[in-house]
Amino acid sequence: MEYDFIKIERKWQKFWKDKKTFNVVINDKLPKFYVLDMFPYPSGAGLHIGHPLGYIASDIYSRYMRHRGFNVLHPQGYDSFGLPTEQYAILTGQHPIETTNINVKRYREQLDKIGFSFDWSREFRTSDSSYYKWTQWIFILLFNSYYNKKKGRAESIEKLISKFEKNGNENSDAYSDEEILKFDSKRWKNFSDEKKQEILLDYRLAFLSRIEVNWCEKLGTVLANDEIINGVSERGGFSVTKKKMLQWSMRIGAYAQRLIDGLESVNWPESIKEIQRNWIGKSVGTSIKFKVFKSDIKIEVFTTRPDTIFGATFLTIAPEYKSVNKLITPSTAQTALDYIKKSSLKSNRDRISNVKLISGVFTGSYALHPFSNEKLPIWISDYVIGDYGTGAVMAVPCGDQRDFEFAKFFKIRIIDIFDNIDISEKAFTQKDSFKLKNSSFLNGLNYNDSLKKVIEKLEKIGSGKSKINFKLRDAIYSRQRYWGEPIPIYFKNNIPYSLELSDLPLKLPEVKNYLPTKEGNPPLGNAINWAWDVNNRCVVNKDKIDNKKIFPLELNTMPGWAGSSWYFNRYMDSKNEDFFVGKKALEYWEDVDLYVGGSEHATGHLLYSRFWQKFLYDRNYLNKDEYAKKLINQGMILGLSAFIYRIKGSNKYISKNLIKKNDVEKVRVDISFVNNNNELDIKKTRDWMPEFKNANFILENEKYIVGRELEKMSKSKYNIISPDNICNQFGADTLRMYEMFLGPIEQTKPWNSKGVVGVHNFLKKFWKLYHKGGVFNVSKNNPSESSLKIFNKTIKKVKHDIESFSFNTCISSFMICINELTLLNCNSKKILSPLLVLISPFAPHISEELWSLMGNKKSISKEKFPSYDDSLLIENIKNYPISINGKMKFKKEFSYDLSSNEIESIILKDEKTKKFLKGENPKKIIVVKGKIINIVI
RNA sequence: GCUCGAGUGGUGGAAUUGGUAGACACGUUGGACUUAAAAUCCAAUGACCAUUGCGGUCGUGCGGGUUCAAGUCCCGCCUCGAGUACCA
Repeated sequence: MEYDFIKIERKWQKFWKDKKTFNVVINDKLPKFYVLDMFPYPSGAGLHIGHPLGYIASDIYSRYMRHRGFNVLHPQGYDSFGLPTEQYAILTGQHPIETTNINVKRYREQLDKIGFSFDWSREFRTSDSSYYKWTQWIFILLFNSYYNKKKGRAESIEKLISKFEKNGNENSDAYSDEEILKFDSKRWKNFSDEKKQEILLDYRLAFLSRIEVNWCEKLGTVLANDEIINGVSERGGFSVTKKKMLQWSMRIGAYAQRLIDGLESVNWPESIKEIQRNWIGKSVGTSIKFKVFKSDIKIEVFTTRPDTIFGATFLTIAPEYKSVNKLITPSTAQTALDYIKKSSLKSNRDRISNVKLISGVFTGSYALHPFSNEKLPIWISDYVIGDYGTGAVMAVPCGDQRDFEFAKFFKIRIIDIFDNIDISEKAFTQKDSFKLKNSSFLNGLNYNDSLKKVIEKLEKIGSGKSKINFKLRDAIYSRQRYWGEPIPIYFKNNIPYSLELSDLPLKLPEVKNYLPTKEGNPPLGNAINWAWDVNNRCVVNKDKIDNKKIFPLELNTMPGWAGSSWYFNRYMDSKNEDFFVGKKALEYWEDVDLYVGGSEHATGHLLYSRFWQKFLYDRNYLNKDEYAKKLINQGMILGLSAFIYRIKGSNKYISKNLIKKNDVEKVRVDISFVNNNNELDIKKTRDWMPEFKNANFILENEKYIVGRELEKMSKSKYNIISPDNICNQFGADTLRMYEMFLGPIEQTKPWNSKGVVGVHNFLKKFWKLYHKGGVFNVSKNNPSESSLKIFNKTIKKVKHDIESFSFNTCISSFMICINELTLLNCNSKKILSPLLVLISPFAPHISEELWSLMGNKKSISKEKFPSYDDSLLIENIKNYPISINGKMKFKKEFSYDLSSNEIESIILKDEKTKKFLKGENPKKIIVVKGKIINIVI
């Protein structure tokens, strides 16, 4: 009987669907287990072989945990808002909803084909208004919250208002930017409503401000720091410049410390934790205030090395520094302003590529050293970043390499403050092994002592204090795009006001054109019905805005990460219309036990979602302040791209080994035109694209040989391998097993379809084992002791390997087990039935089929995972042959004691050992895996 | 530059965490069955030497060290990958 996987897989996929096998409900009698995948973004290219890698792993774990008796929640949905869908809509004139529908349908078909055990009853898309209603609600909650530094948690903005009414903001515990208008309660009460709202914007966790943003002209939108890679946009690779714009942001900085601390409590890969820590970038230092000579301005700098303060010879401020204009003196104004203008036009990429270029300009002003009162020139340079620290630094050439180079370049004084250390060539940046000199009251002290002393002194004279700085910036939240959640805000006299829960969802309006408007407005500016009627609480035509109760609505939409920052909570109760997640569901499912997804989200989704979780926890809407106990990162699968070589300026393509000295450019071709020997099918290539139609292919040995390179799989690189082909040719079970067999789950690895056969053969062998007097004629005989041993060893190994996500070695164990059982001709039901349960997380279809053929009525998914018999696993030393390490040295040490009886019986059995011992009594026998490795006398 | 991770046969990768390195699979070679091919099954497969015998030597990027014992631990290098980018 043939292993007809197509028939089998269709049958069981239908069965699971009809019986709703994997739909779960709250069951207080069973322990819960929540397994989550990062939900996919349904792009037009469909799934390639790399996407399911993580899904297969999490599916194996889900099925395993079901066998272990857990109530497993394993949901799936779609992250469907975002740039690519919108770009596609602009190109084709289709509505993004249509393309999303088409893409989702295709994704679903592909996912179903692989036999995942998702609970589809909980499916949603982030672009469903029933879902983004709650994304908008969370935004409003953030808008109406501030961060209480003293309590270390977010609170309602109402509490802050009542504090202002009582005490003003003099001693406020609220998190905000440093330089803020100070007021007492009396003054607060006299402020106009609008002024009050303006002030509150400085405290709200979601706030509007005019700030410097990363502007991407080609995409027509601003981008967050994590959406920029190497100075260009992550999507499209377009250039990014700095621009001041009125933007919504999130005060994620308030949570910086807690985002670091929280990492201690979760079982996430150390690499992800490290990336997040670096991104948040905590640094402990001191802030020092410098008075400006003949001015009332003070410049505050942040430094981690206040101990070097007597080496400071100048200050440097960023070109964007807030009071830069007041520092520029008439004599330097022209060159300074030119410099500022020039640096504002630089793109991020230029800034990065010119790191080594020293540039700057003197302001004409001087700052006064807090201790010596010496005049220090104030310079402007773009090596200082405007939005880190205070945007100003005290420059200590002898202790910082950049300051050193800057001072040398502009011939600024360098003071040597390190005793017996040569600083003629470069700065001395170590924090140990030095004693200070030329440093007044710090002379002779080392790093730790001088640090303590200088901070003490600074505090005493009111010129400085300890401070902690973070690299993490506020997260910019506005996107000038159409295909995202509308921000539920309207404007009255340019002051933003939030809608209320009963107003939601604020649905995305119809627009004629998805491109930003001429005036630079986002596409929502094209909507006719996009104004807010305060009285009737509804969206109306914006022509009526002059009416005193009709106000414009926010035109920006939310960024891609908004919808994905809380979706894991929604799955617990996705159909709830009254709240974002019901109380009962939350109490039962609590949090995600296992989260599987790519590490590329380390500084994006995985950070933002932790922030929102903590925020919602603070506001008492959630019970946990970390949402995922364990995280596994699946690695990328690389594809082997194919290249042909065009001789520059011609229509000739030269075979790889003939290139030699020709000046060629590489052109990608679809890998389906290339065979295993790297020969190109020229006919297919000609038919593929017009540019190749009349091309001249220069052959070697009558063949065109392509070049090959490993790259990330993507549609634009024509190197995609679709899981569909593997499923059709070998079956889903083979695909599942092979992807797991490929190597450790976290590793980046190239796809190589040659090995598929091996796994497929294993499944065929597995199928055969059951039919060889197995399934249809199961013997009633007790299994032999050897087969029981093999079987129990396999259970133990499989259990261990699944729990440690070592799926590749787990499959090896299966293969050994099947090979050995085949050899032993084992056909005992006592072994074969539980073996199906054991293997079913990996190959669910074939297992179900054999299970039913063996006459079992229940679906295998409901069966218990077999337990192993410990007594069968213990290996008796005496039953094993003795071997002695030939390189054995007779020394005194011991590492394993045996009773004298045992030693005797071993020695008596073996001639060779006796020869080695020469009649002496061994003191120690080192035994490993039941075999003697070494004997010590 | 800084931070983290990794280097094991022709290939993907094992090694119970210090205990017989190379499991399992791919590939290759030989054999069986076939008129033939495919499929299937069997055997060999780290390198070198000895193969009329059981065998021997060297081997986990390089150089040292600790240990009865090192792929694994320590010190110093080299190479590759990931993250980050003037963070004061």
